[in-house]
Amino acid sequence: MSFPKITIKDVAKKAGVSIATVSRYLNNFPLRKDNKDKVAQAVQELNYRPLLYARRLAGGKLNTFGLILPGYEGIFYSFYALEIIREVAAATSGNAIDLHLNIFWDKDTFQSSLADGVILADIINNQRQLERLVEEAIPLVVVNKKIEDPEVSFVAINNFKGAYEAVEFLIHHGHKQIAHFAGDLRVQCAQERLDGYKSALAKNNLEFKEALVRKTNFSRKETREQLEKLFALPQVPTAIFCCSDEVASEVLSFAEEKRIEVPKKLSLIGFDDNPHCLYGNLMLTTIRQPLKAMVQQGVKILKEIIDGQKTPQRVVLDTELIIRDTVGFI
Amino acid sequence: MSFPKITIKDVAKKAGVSIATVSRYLNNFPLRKDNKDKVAQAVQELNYRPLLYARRLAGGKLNTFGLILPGYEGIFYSFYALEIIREVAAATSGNAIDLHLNIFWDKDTFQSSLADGVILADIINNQRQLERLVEEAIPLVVVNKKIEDPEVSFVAINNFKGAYEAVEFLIHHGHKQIAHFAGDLRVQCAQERLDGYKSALAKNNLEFKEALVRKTNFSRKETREQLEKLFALPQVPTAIFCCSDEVASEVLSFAEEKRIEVPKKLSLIGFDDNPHCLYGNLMLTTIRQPLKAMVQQGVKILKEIIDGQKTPQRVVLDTELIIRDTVGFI
DNA sequence: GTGAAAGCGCTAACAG
DNA sequence: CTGTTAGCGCTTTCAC
Repeated sequence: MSFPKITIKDVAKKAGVSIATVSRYLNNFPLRKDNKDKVAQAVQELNYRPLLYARRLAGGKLNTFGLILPGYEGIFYSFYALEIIREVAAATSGNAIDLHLNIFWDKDTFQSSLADGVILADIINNQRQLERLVEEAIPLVVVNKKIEDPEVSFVAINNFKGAYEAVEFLIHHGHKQIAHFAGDLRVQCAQERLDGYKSALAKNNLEFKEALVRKTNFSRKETREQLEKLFALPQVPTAIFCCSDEVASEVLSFAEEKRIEVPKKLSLIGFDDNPHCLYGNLMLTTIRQPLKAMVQQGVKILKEIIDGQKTPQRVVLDTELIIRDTVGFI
Repeated sequence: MSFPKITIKDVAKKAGVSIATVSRYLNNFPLRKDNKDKVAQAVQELNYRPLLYARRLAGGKLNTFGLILPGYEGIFYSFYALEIIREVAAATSGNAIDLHLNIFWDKDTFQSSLADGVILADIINNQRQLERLVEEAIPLVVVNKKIEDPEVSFVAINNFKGAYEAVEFLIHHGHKQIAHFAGDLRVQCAQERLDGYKSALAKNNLEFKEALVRKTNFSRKETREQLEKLFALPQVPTAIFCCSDEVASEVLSFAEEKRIEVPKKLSLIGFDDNPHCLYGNLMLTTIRQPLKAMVQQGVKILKEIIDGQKTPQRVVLDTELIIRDTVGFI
């Protein structure tokens, strides 16, 4: 602000070279050793930092990625959102890349000119935004959602398979009355987990019962409400496959309150491998989803796209069943 | 990328006016109606969006705020961090301002040139960064921490008073053995809450006992560990004042498991008024901290600073005791 | 290897 | 009110 901001000119003058030479130094072009040293020293002494937007205007990079999160109600109540932000921040800062965060509430306010590329963390109600960005031909990668229509790169999780394995694991322990606490079904991963649940039942000739599927929207509160209803039913399930560890964790508290023994009377599998949920005397059996790997891959792909490698890549990562304390034979 | 990006020139040509007129239109300067309409239409048809960095270079604004979060271990496990991000995002997007997110891990990587101003959410280990930004004279405001030394604007919470009131509330209910589950004491708010606790005890002639103060670092896991230890003591407290609702919530589960009746045998006060912790049959009595108001004020102040009003403002907001189910007489 | 100079897209005087 | 023009700070030809 109105500060005598030092520019590339000042550095050039101080080092006794042209601004072009300084620019080359900044961009790691080969320089004669003595010049290089002089410039380095001048930069140091003046504590010079190039203005990124000027650089960008002249054809350089901003070294900034955009991160767009769909701001649907609930995303902020999730382990997931922060995890994504953290991992993206970690993955980018390791590459000296800054992050431009944009939350899609209802209007598309993302300024693509402020980023070299964009990471979209799931697409919930911002499909049109995605299309706009594709149209603008800005490098982008979608994370945590498989996208069919615009042909874009994405890195997603095989939620279906993860859920399938979880439920089959329960079945192999002799369970026949298996409930599913589902998430917000407008979110792809929640839908896929439900599908995996259904599919595992079908493959194992178990009847699908509507009453055993409960919508929690990933929230503890709604989980609690559903628990009260579910356990008021004549026939109570012997196992519950939950859409998230937080939901499973709430089931665990409920069970402890009601003195329902886990895993003797009730088996439980979560989803996420959320470290917050690892407390108490029982460790949750769960499906680990490789969020970190997903984000890292996404960032890597985005960098490749920006650097000119343009084939859209579609990656689906597998989950892993983590066996701990909450599943037993019946 | 390498797309025939449309510029202000294209718009000018299409509208049959000069680029200056287009610029004026974009910046809401008075224009003759017919010209205004022509430009508006051209902008519309070409789907033109100005390049923010070019605008900025020419003296305009980026309409972007920086948000710096100190990346100490634990910040990502907190309700707090997401709440701050969400509120900042909400407060800025309401003003058509974008957010440049930077997490301070160990190096100062924040590019001040990519923002018109900066919001620093607490200062944990980035005091030097704060000093650098002050030196660069970039508009900034610190949120959730009272800063003495560089004379900067801040908006903070009166944690001391909040804690004091909580503990006094317990004392007025007849409690004499009051424990405190403290947070990470390197964080100012945790220290202030501890101080408030101590002060309330002292003012009411109650002895301060080291053994009744337990460090949880705001984590459920450590809370659980401390609970085991605390309740193994010969004399058990009749009330616990917790540094956060999450910690209090964990105490609640513990109590339910151990069949310690709340609030009959154990009274409990949290801190935050965290909606995630409102489930189960008991509603937590807590200290509400106005995070939203804090962030909104911070954004407002930052805007004023950017617009030239330069007196540093120091604001401390009061908390509010929310009386619900978890405190009883003894 | 290096310097001079053009120009990225926009805003802000300055005349008219 | 509007058009002309001079930069903003940087990268990138193009000569040397």
